[in-house]
Amino acid sequence: MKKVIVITGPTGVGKTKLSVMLAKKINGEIINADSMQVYKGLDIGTAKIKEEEKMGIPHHLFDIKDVHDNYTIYDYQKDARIKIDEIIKRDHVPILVGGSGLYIKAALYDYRFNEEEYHCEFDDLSNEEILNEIKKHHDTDIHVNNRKRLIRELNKIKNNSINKTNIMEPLYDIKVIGLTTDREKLYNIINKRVDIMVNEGLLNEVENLFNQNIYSKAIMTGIGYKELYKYFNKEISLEDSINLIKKNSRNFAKRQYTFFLHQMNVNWYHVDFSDFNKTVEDVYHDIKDFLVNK
RNA sequence: GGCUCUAUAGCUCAGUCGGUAGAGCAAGGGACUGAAAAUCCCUGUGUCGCUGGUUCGAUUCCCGCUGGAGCCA
Repeated sequence: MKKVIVITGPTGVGKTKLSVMLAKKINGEIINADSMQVYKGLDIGTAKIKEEEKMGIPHHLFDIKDVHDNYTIYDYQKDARIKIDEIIKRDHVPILVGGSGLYIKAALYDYRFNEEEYHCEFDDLSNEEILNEIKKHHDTDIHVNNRKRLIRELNKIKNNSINKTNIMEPLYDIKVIGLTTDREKLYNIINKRVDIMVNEGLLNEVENLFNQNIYSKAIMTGIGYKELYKYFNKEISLEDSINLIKKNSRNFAKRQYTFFLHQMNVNWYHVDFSDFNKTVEDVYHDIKDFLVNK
């Protein structure tokens, strides 16, 4: 079975750093597993790896889309699987790196999407009506207020698409490395990191996009972008905007944990910030065995 | 130094005509199959500053103390 290594964890723990150091040791190539880093031009705000930090390691699925494009989990599943196969053919080790848990799950597990086009044509129906419509076909635990899910579900019924499968098998032999640290420490890192981003020119990056009048999906959902847009739009002060970025990043990290803890089988490693090499060695030690075993 | 106000959740504050308390924000927990950095759901975490008094019972009333704010000197 094809072996794939995954490095994941909440935003800010050092996934990128670990990935490069590990790739060096095991002849690895890195595949992005971050829903925002696929976009060109979203660099500082997404904490994308810089060219000089790549240390010669091949990096895939970064900067593959324009900010205007709508890249989805469906696209990612296909792209990531292609990259994995290519890397294995080269006799290298594919390493998925990123914090988008569902992207990772969709790429590595037997997650099936419907090939048909996806329609959104229930704008005139209320949530209540959509829910009732769904219930005519089958029971659902989707909450009335979750309009996105409701529309999605009704679309599936109309498209006669397959229902969700409960049993999911991984398509590869996977080892999921999760980097973690104390909640309080993590929040401090996140807060500090936002300040660093601002110092590194986040405002310029976002103002540029704002001045081009770009209101794409990536911009309107990406943390760091949507909040600064409010500032450039004169809805809130710069200080409020930055604090909002920090808060949204913290909340996001928490949601990431919930997903990793309940939806994935993760081997957790506490990051040693005073001696990062030690963390790398710990992970490497376990990875070695994993790669050797048939 | 004198007078007045104030002390309640992590923060800003409300409240109890005496029966151990609640809002906003922050925070915590959870869900997740084509927007996932998204979209939703659930939850109040408290020596009511400290000490004594009155009372069956005090966070609430009273004395004192301490911290904070203001006014007058």
